[in-house]
Amino acid sequence: MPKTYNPQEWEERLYEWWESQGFFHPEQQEESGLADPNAEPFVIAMPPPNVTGALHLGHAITSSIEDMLIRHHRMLGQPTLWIPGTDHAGIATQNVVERKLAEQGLTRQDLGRERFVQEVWAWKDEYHDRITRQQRRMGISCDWSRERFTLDDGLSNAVVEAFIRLYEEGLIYRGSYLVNWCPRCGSAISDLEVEYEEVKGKLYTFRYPLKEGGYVEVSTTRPETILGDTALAVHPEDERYKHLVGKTALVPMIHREIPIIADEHVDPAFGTGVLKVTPGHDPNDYEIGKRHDLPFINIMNPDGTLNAEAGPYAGLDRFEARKKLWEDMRKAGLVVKEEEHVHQVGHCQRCHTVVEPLLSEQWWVKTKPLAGPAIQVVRDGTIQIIPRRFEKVYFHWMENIRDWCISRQLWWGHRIPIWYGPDGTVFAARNESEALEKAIAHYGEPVKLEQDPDVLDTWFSSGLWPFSILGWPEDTPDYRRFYPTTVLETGYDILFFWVARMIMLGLKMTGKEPFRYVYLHGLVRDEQGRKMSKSLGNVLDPLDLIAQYGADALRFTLLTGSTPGNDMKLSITRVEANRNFANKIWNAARFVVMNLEGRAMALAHTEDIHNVTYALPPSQELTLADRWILSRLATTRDEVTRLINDWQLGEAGRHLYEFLWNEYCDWYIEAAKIRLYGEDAQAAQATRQVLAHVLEQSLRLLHPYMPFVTEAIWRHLEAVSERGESLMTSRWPQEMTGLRQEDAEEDFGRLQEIIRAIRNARSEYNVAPGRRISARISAGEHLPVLEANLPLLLELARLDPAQVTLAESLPAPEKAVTLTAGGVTVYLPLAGLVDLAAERKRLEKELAQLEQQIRRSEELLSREGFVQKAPAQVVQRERDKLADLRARHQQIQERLAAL
RNA sequence: GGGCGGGUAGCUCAGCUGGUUAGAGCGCUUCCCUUACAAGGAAGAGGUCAGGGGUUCGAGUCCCUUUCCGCCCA
Repeated sequence: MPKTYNPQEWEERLYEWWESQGFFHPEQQEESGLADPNAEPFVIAMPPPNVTGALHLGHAITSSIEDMLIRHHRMLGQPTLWIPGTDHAGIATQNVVERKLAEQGLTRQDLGRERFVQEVWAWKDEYHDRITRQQRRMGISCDWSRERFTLDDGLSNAVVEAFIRLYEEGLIYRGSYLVNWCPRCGSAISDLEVEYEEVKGKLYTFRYPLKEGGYVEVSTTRPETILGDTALAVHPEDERYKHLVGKTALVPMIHREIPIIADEHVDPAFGTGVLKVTPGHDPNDYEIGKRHDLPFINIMNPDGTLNAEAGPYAGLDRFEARKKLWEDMRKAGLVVKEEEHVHQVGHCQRCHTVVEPLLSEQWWVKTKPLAGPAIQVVRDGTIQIIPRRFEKVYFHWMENIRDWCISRQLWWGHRIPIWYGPDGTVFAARNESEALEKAIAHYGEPVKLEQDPDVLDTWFSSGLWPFSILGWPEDTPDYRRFYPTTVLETGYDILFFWVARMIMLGLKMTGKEPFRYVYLHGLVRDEQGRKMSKSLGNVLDPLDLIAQYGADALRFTLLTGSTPGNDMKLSITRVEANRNFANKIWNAARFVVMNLEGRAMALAHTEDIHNVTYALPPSQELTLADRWILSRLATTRDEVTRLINDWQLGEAGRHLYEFLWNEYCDWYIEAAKIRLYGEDAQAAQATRQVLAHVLEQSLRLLHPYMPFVTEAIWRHLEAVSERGESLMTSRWPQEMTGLRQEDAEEDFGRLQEIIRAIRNARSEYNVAPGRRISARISAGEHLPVLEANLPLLLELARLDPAQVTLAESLPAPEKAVTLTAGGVTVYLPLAGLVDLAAERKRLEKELAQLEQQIRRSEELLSREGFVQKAPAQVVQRERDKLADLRARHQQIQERLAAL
């Protein structure tokens, strides 16, 4: 094995091998005996990335978490299915292709619908390939044979079926209402697709002429909408304006007569207290218009220019019209003032154009009847949202849900399955011939039908994703077997867009919840906490990071760097540290492999190709260090398993990091060297077995986090890899109750403490690292443990075997450093180095610290409530601690007295 | 305006049933190229857990409150 782990050398190769072996398919898992066909399958529907462009770190975190879960459950022996796919992403994709055309001076109209859609398909093919290549580089073990795209035939069928069913139930309707209109996209968008931002604008105050002469002052932030006013409104209780109610005003510049009305909605404190009412261009005014039966005037064209209703301003862009009208009003003496004014302005999520409320005929989903059951399944725990707090957000949104505008004036997407007869009769049908049949039935003769030109909101098709990808509405074997899915994992930013809609549509269409758990991760931000965006130029490309540090390092960083639902600032130094971690375990493995070379290793569980491992030596051959690391392995296995089950993926990963680095590498390998290089061949072999066993089991635990380096190492464990299938299809380690040994952890901990104390003293006295020193150890009751582990003590503390005295009780030497640690006293003569004055000072400092701790401990134990109310275990621990502190205190006091 | 999250070492973050002396990575100091690893090893410095109040035998952790930052909804 090379000295340094090189991810580049392994990652793509291993991925190809896994894929070619069919490990990602549940069928293979069952055939090979890994998965129990009767076990409940573990299923994830991958959130389909948009085919707009390259993947970013948000996708990388999705990949990391889902793959980790999938690998873990696969190892648990559940048939595991992860279905990948991509989303056609209607507006987003149409926009990028339009931008590309614009570079050649073309518009989509130049190409026509058919050719334009062809262009988008070409784009889709290119980016789809790019995206899936990137995902493979992340190492994701999804079932590519079941990959889907939202515009596939099967999924399109699902979309049509869902539409027709909802339509026939009256849950989809067509109607002309105020919608959010993006003049640039030329389409309606849903409420969710509007992003409100604070904008520094102006509040324009002007004189509204009254028919009978005179004026009333009115304020607005959008003067151009004056042209669409159909009333003025005041609050009914507003004494200032009571006399005006029922009078008539004249729209400035175009002199249309409009009534002055009273409405509770008017805020007397805002502006002048008189509200101009534009029902065709403002949601609140729309409501007022409906209440008072006002005319609805639409002054705007779909492209944001004004139409004939705007009289002299027709043809001008809305913002130009604003300026020109205001100037004209100024000339006419109607302007009172302009003030700076900060207000919320809606922008198109996809192109950031200012959105215009516009009257328009669109298709809608009646959401209230769908929301009820969707609330219920979360409330009763059928679906569990992780972290829990997002349930509140979900409920709030669901309980206040508004109808969903699902038609889009685009070309890229699922065409609405509606045909119109010559007289406008509507035929909803699964395809054109069915529509024709219906038309013939209606008219009694064949007629020419026109299909609705619009397409459906992308989220309508994504809302069907967990079941449409499994074959719904057909009753396919996959649908029967794998639906409902298990976990839906995604970013919290699309809780409403996607998750909520899947729950509503899933329940409605299939009668079942589409998944049992919703795991929401946070957003990945840059090191300063800013959202990554192209315009800021702070986007980190996952592929660059993988190329530099390896996929494992990136995955581990994303998995351990945050907790569910919390945003994460990605720091490169952390990725680097995790790259180092991969290298560290590679080197630990290198050490093990070198020591295994040419040795016949005893194996366990050879009858199961998914569970072959190194056998453990009989317990009488185990040293304290062996028993300790095995106990730590058992504990770590339990902790990691518990944490993963509790969705604390990051914490589980950190446990593995610490176990492998700080325990296995830093202590066990060092301890193992002693027996490995010793005289006793049997002892050396026992050590090899333990070394290899712990490594092999740890690799299994770490594999879901770092699949590549662990699999690469496993392949070097010849005895195991020759008989086993692969690490990725190895079984998750079982509980190892017999290996958990409190006393071993305690005794070894004692040794560690003693060794650390000696090392510390060496360092303080600047003893050369290689130099062997003498020591006198007064071990008390711990003498047997120290005697049994003397070689370890000698080696790790660099003591001189010829100059070490170990006894139950020893007198202190004249000149020596005194250490109290692990319940024993260690005297280091350190010939020539010990300055008695300095030593006295050091001991006095320690004494003071001990006294402080003793006081704290005594105070705690003397409190009435503590002994009575605290758990016995906690009290006992405190008493032991105090006894130890007092013993150390006494030893140091005696030593000081002797000096 | 309503809701949510966050404020822990110089920086980035853990710390999820309240219980040893509050942890990690990076950075910093000292020493070491010791046959797994310098992408490393050993030792160390560094924290009033945002402020205040409360509950409790015991609070970084639970409750109230103030403040600052961020997000979502209206």
